[in-house]
Amino acid sequence: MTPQRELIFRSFFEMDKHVSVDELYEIVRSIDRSIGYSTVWRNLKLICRVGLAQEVSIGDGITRYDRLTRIPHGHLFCLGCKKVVEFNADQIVGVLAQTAIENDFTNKGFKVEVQGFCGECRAKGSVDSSETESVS
Amino acid sequence: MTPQRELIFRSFFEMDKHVSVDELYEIVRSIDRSIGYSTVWRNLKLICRVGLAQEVSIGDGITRYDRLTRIPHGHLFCLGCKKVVEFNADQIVGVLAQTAIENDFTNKGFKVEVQGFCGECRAKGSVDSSETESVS
DNA sequence: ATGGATGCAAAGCCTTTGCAAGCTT
DNA sequence: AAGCTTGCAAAGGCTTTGCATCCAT
Repeated sequence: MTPQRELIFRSFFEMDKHVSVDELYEIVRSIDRSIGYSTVWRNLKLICRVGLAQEVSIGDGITRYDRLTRIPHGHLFCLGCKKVVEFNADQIVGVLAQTAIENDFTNKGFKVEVQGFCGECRAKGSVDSSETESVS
Repeated sequence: MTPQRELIFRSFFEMDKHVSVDELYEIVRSIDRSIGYSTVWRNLKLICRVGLAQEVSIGDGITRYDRLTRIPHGHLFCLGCKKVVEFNADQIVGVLAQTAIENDFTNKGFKVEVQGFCGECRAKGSVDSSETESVS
């Protein structure tokens, strides 16, 4: 356990949002100027490998890291301000577990994401009405 | 409507799996040797823009395109062979719609994905037991 | 003729990796 | 001392874009 690692871990687990490597890099950088980008990247990967976080991609090419709690949750993703709101997914987990069994899959994890626009963005009018509704 | 576009569209909608740009490129290439990579890419983007498909990222850095049907579905993603099995998500959609409303979000689309190992991969023993279970 | 579509090649960008140097234990 | 961890820099690999050319209307 090096001081860099400790700083990265502490910073990551104090976040209340999903950070990208860049974001976390900037954060730890503001505390320890000498820390390297790859160190942040590698430690984030490490955290995932040991099961404390999970990579999430929302399609903008940037990988973000979602700290895993023991509480199953899904994500409401605002297409306007990119804000992510988590919601309890207890109800859905049951359905998914059942589905996995029916298809002879083991369930090692899941992702539930709803894309849309939050109230603020709708109020600000930053809603691209050309957005089409989609079901996946 | 150019012949290239027609070929790309036709090929894409005939697929029964999620293709990446490369995959579709190879497919149309086997029919029309002169077609360009960017043309495939741009047309796939176009299909998404008009709401007939959706980009999906499973975290391997490759963007795949999921043809949208009017039937809401989720994906069972095998971590072993990368196979994707779709399942009906009717039950879940209701819960998600409700959740969106509760959080003052408009629902413009969703993604439901379960990661695990399919029966075949478990039989073949290609299951990395170090995989940790995760909830998102 | 004319604006959009295509191909090729080059940029972009984020993610990974190679390596020598520096810590931990 | 021995092995893992860091930093820096370079390499990768997929996604985008610039542009001149071509084609559909």
